Amino acid sequence: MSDTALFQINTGATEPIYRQLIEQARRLVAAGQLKAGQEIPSVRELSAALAVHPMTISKAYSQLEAEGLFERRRGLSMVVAAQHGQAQSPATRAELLRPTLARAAAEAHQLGLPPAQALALFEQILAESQP
Amino acid sequence: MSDTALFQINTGATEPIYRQLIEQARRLVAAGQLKAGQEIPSVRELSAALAVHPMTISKAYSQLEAEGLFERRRGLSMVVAAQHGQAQSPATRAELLRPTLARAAAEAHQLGLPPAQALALFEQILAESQP
Amino acid sequence: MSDTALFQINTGATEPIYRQLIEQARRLVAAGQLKAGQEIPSVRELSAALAVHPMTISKAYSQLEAEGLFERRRGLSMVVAAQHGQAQSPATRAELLRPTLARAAAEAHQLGLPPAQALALFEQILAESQP
Amino acid sequence: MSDTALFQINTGATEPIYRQLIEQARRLVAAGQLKAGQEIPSVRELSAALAVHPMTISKAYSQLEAEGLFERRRGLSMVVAAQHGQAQSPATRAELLRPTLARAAAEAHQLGLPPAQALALFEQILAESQP
DNA sequence: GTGGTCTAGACCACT
DNA sequence: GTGGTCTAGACCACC
Repeated sequence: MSDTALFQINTGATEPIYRQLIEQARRLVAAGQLKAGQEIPSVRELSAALAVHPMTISKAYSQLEAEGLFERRRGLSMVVAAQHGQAQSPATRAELLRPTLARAAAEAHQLGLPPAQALALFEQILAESQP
Repeated sequence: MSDTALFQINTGATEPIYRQLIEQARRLVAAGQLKAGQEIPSVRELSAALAVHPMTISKAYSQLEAEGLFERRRGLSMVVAAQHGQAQSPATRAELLRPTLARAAAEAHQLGLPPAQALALFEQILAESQP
Repeated sequence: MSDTALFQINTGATEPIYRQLIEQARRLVAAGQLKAGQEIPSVRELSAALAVHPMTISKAYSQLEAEGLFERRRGLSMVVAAQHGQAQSPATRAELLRPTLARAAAEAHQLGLPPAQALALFEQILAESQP
Repeated sequence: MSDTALFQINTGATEPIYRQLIEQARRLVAAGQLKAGQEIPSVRELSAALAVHPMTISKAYSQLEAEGLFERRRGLSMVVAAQHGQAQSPATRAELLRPTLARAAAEAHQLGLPPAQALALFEQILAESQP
């Protein structure tokens, strides 16, 4: 059995579930929390754990397989790929964070908030969510 | 003629155009860049400026009218509502930025990035987008 | 000068202003409150009294003229037509009320309200609005 | 398959189709004819049954979802919401009938019809439409 | 199968 | 000129 707790979804969000899963998987692999060769939860397991339709899980896994992050093994559960599934350097991981922060910066600008204030708010939120 | 330049859309994004417009309008009003009583660009104007179908603009405007931010005037352009269309305090505006920053914080955590590094990246992005 | 107070509009309603005016005029003539040959308020007068665009008034008057209820006199204000502008019998006037009551009956049925209750509510509303 | 017969539209009326559907849905839910958790006809089903464009149906459903009466389930039919979709007491349902009756009362007054006559006409119409 | 989004374009209603 | 409504039809996303 694999650790289903690594994946969490928000059914209320507008973002589709399968995409939430894909992006989470990319980050977990980049951070080294999912290591090359490691088994990932089976479609059934994760489907039960998240109360999500199996086909939704399967769609996410298929796309991750297509981009080379996961590998399918006949008759066995999928594993993190050896080639593309390597933990990345901090600098590379930071790049994965850039799009969301760029969006936040654009919103701050439209809200007329000075950069210092936006930065202070981010610091506060990071501190809150840390422990 | 109203200032159509206030509104910008990203056709590549997954977020629907009409929703981009809605959220931009909320921020522009909160920041006081769209003032109570001010005329907003007509559906046809904005449609032409953004190269988007008029109905897409209309859908955004209708929803903003439903939430009380815009007011319809029969046969005339819509205006920012007097009641709900007031500029907000910096603290209130900062709250509108919170959801995106909270998402960024969650992603940073999943990427295993230390808060200091996430903060530094945000500072850099804010500086880049400023001028 | 004519009696502008006979006409009242509700700008908040979804029903267009010009149609509100037309239907009010029909009822006032049918009830004999506007008599054949009587002058009606000029477009300018009524426009000022109701704070409505003159063209809106004019549109209502033109349609009433087209259906023969009003007559235009060159250079003078319009008057209630001699032919079609006659007060009607109570039975005929009641017919003008039928569409709205039929709608109310349909709504009562969809709401699952027994006829007796709908009738009692109507009686109460009539009493309230009488004085 | 859901019961499309609950919804009926009048294409001749000036009231837009999507609004007719919205108001019917509110009444059906208030009357308990549409119960919390119950599936409503799919957009395509109702579109075919009423010979109306799917987008018109969709517009009504979206607005009902926005006011909390319907709930969307990703990829599945919409259902009546558990919270706001409760049947209402007769007194509350009667309140939904009040606006139309108030309009009828105002028209009766303008027609110079005595309340007793208006009431008698309503009673007759209710009896006609009952069976 | 479900609903969502967008386009193209017509027609109407209002001022 | 303004916005509103509807149709026809395409494509997408989700389950």
